[in-house]
Amino acid sequence: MGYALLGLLAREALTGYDLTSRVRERLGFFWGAGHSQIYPELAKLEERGLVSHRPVEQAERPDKKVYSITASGMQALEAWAVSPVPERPTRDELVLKAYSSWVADQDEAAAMFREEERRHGERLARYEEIRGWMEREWEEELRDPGTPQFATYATLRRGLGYEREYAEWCRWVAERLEGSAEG
Amino acid sequence: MGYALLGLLAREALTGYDLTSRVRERLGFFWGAGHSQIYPELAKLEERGLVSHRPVEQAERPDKKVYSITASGMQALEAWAVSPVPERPTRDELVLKAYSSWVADQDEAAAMFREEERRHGERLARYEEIRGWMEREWEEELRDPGTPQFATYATLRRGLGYEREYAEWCRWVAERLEGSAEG
DNA sequence: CTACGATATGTAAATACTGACATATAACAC
DNA sequence: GTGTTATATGTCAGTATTTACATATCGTAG
Repeated sequence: MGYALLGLLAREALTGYDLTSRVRERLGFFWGAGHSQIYPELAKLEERGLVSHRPVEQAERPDKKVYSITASGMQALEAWAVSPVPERPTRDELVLKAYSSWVADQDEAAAMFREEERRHGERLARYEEIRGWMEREWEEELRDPGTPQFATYATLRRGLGYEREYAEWCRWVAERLEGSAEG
Repeated sequence: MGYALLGLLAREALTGYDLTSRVRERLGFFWGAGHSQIYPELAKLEERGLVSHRPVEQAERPDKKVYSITASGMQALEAWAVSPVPERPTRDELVLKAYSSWVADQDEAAAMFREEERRHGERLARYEEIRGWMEREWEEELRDPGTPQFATYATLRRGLGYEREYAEWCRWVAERLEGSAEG
């Protein structure tokens, strides 16, 4: 959905290139898209009048297009933000692997779950750092849920809870696979 | 991925119709696919020699095709089950909405999060019931991580933790949106 | 002087996925 | 009688997504 892009453009005007990095860094833990998806999506949003762009010439670099959200785009975002989310299953390949772990080599399976535990633990640590920074830096803004800072913090809290729970589950599975006799 | 289908067929031989309902019921909380995806996928798996089917004629119903996993399919499943999962972002529309919640009407946003809290709480209750049933019924098998019962139980535990965490997060967001003055 | 990474924007091909279209029978409820 | 649900299998169109191709400049590290 292009609403991810609108959500970023509602905060600041950005180029397609900037949007690509923002999606990777900021929305990374709950959304993803490459630039090959973003540029066509921007064109579509512009066709629908939800964003507009202004060309910026640069001396020693390729010219760029700075996109801004329009009033109509802001309205669309407001409406979308409170519309009920369609029930869609969470695709998770690791859980699918857990479902078939009984056919596999148990040591190898255990190693895979340990590796995932480590990965999610790492992310958790990174999020905890960001959280500390936000709580110090945005102390005032976080008291008001009408600020973009609060919204960012809310998504971070989701990431925090998600990674913590995920890492714990991986540990639980790995422990059991390790404790078994069969290799 | 067709590995979801292989994972189900590794447990028992099934028709495309059965697979469709199994995917909905059993894999529902971490995978999803309609029958329009399953029938072509079965054909592809058969082409690659990972499954085979046997036609079964029925008197008063349309004939059916019962699919079984082949030895080669079982090998592929074993290899896949311990191969590292590619890092792919978890797509979550509600978290995306939270990210843009600051532009929206706060009461409406709060109501949406309350509704989601209810939905995830409901699922959590359903999973808790299933968990109770499994722990009673499969007491012995759950001690051995080499059984399909253990694998099913492991995926259920993931669903349990996921829904509990999700519902709590929704409540946290809703509480803050409700506590604010602006409507 | 060569390779790589950051900046900057696109297209093309292939795969994956959703939703609608399409058909056929039997059982059961209203 | 009529409508719905369950059984049973498919296709098709459109959208979404990923991966690779394609180009161009500047700065920096080797």
